[in-house]
Amino acid sequence: MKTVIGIEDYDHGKLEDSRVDRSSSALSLPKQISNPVVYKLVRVEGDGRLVPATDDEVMEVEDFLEYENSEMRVVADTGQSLECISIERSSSGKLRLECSEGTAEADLGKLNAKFQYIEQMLQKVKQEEKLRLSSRSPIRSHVQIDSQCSADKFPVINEKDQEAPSIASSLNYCHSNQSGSIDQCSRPSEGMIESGSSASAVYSPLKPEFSMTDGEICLDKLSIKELHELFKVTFGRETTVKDKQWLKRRIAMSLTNSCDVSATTFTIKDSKITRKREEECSANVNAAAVISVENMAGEGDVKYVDSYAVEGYRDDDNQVASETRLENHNTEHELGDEDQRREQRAAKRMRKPTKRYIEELSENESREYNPRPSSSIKNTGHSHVSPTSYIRPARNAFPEVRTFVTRLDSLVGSGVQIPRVSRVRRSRPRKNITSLMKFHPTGMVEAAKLSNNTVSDHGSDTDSEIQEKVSMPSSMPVKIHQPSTSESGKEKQCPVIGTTEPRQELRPKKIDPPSHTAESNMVTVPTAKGGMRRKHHRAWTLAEVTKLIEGVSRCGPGRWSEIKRQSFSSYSHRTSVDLKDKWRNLLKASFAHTPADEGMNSRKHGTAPIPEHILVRVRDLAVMNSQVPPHFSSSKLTTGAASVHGDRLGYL
DNA sequence: TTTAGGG
DNA sequence: CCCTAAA
Repeated sequence: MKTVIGIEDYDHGKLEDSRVDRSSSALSLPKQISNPVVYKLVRVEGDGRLVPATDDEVMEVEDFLEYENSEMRVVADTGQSLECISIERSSSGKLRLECSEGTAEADLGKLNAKFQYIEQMLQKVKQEEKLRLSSRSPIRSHVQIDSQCSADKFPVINEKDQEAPSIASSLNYCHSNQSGSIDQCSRPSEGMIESGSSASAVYSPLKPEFSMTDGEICLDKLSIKELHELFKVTFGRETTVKDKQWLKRRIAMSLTNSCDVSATTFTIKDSKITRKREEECSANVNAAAVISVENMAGEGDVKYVDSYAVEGYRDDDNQVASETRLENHNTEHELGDEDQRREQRAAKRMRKPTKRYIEELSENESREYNPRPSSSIKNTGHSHVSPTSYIRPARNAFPEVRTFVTRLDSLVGSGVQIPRVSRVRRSRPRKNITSLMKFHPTGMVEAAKLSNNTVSDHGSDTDSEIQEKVSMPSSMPVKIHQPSTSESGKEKQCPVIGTTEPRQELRPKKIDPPSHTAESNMVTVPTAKGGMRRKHHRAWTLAEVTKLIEGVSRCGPGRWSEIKRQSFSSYSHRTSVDLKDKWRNLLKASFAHTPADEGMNSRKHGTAPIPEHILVRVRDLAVMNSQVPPHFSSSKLTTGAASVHGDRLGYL
């Protein structure tokens, strides 16, 4: 079956073009998902193979499943790709998994394997669960994870609710395209509800059912070895990590689809997930997903849903996070036994993933394109469930410059879109027009002219990256059928989310001094690499030059950063390098310039010449510091020619 | 990051 | 002004 995991990237609402692109790509999804999912029980061998379950095993599980009172929900084919897996935590503090999908009988690939394994796990803890049931408290917590827009779909799910073999828990991966104006993948025309209603509201109808059910997977109960196995099944690779906590977290995250988590309006505090208020949800444009948790009892807490993602979320998005935190606080009051505190402490300790872990994530990511044969045995198009992604919430000072935290890659053929670790380029930002122009209206036009394609593609660097990645599957061993829909080519994946790294200050942070009309002076010049680079030209004002000279006389030439700090701290532009450059020019000018040239130069350039006294001063300083411009001996004629780019010697 | 230089 | 190599 085709599993579509939609990852929302929050708030790209303003990037209209991108939305368009993405939405179009999203269109291809609906058709693929039209058949109910059928789960088959399998046993997962140690080596990762899937072995059909025996009748006995099935019986056993069925028993369990029934016990769990779980159900399979089938989503009508509304044209919306939707898949929901919700994770619920009952009072006993364990995870229940349930999978409801509205997809065809395609292959679940990894996802399937995961669930299957989960079922096994469920069995393992079955006994224990029963015991727990007898004494469990009526109070329970409820966790739901889904994407913001997915909320829209819940109603549908309910309507179409049917009994089907199901997995006994409610793991809700709500993959859906995003909804609402922010939505990148979906669009109104698809007939989906765009209300952006809060997930909790939608979900509420389901609550009664779930709340009373039990049967969760308790990762705590698993041994390291088991965790490893689970990890393996979940991520399709081995892990050598011995850290049990980490393993559990990874797995839990995977199950809860941390991508969604990070992108949501909820926040997790001390291993508690707190739901954001509905108002907040709908109002929060940045969050594309919502995890709602109703923590009604002290007993039920969500332990492993905690994730880096959340952490990152908090780190990066102060606004939302803080808001939520308050609420958390409230919730927190109701919970409060020793146990929890212990857990909280534990959670705190493992907050920040170590580098090693992060690297592992990346490693895993890269491997996804080389799925292991074993995992594809029973599936036509094996799809790897992405490892939990480490999401970095986007938050930018400037609305125009946003960071796309999530990334949605799809494996061609499998139709599976998976959340990915955001790849933040560590090196210099790419300099393609698109990215550079993107946020600069002035340049935009030019950029558009120069490269229509690129612009329309608009995903920015990352998108292109995705494109590259996705197109390469041609080299993959497995035959891939590209479910092409209306559109070809770019439809491959919902270029939805990309990670655009924060741009290095492409915008002045503050208003320039009155005399500058900076933006209007922006010019783009072609680059050797075919790229474009922006050339800002801000004429130096006499005042600036004076300050510069002062600074040089004070600190001496060469201490540009110091001078910058002292005299140009108020000028956001004018970097120390700029100072250095200017000084260089002043120097040249001061030596090359001859009073006799004044008249000529004025006419020639139409700019005010630098007052002689300034030049004299510069010259003096230069002499003092033994600075002699390279060719001060050259004739006056060289003056103009020698001038460096935007800065004519001797002129402001 | 900051400097120094080339372009 | 941009870009880089060095430090």
